[in-house]
Amino acid sequence: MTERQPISKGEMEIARALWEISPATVRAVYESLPSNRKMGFSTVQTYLRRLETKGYVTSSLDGRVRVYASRTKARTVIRETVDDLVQRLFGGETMPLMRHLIEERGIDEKNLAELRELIDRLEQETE
Amino acid sequence: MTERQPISKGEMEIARALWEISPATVRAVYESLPSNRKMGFSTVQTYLRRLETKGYVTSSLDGRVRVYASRTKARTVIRETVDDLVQRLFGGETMPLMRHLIEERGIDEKNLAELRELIDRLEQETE
DNA sequence: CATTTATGCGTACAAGCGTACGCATGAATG
DNA sequence: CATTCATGCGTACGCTTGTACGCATAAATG
Repeated sequence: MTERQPISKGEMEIARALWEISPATVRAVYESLPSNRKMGFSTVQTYLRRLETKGYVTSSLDGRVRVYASRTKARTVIRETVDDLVQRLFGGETMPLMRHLIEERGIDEKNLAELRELIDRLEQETE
Repeated sequence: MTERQPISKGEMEIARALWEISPATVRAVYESLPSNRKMGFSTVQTYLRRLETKGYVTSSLDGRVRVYASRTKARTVIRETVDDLVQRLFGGETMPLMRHLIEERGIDEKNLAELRELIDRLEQETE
């Protein structure tokens, strides 16, 4: 059992940014943030530091610049996070969330097609 | 725009419990919690108090017992929470979460059927 | 070389969170 | 009636979170 401390919401954004470009320096992560969600450079620094303390990322000094790299797979963090959410908000049931996503968030035609495919594939496996 | 303070994870569990049985006393909420997730009576009390401060629930004294009732609709809280999660963990895209749910969390046949139906209905409306 | 710029690292700090205790008081029980 | 039980309400407390500043130092620039 890998006992990691839970990741916080803010840390999550940084973890996600890092997954996309890992390995990366603080600045690279900072600059990869969507322009509408700019937090300070030092804030990003702190988050990365904390992510390392919690075991989600590793880092090493390359010369005098610290380079961070993901250590926990995105899939794992996503699973833990979503499981927790589903537990707390839906009592552990997946379908209500599914319904919510389909009914309340826009899904365009292309994605509808993909969804259909996913379901088909799942049905194959189930049987 | 109703500017509510964000709900915390713990508060969410209690809010959810209350939606199921609102209006209800602290004890009723406390006892409605799943047996595997028992937090102290006074903890529930504190959460309800905070939920009221934040505007998610109301309460009134019935004799000397306080009765709490939901004030914000489940749908609203769910939307806000899920939107936030999707933003932080998937950069705002719904499909990755959808994929995750379908692939990583078990969906049984009955729900598969429902899912199919939901998609069909959505397709109707889209066109 | 002197100055500006970028970075690491230590530290800060208020607000929020999770969890709960203690006291006063009113209700129930023997 | 005396004792036990339940509840409201105030308060607490260490931990986490979000956000960041300041200093020292190394790199780049004029």
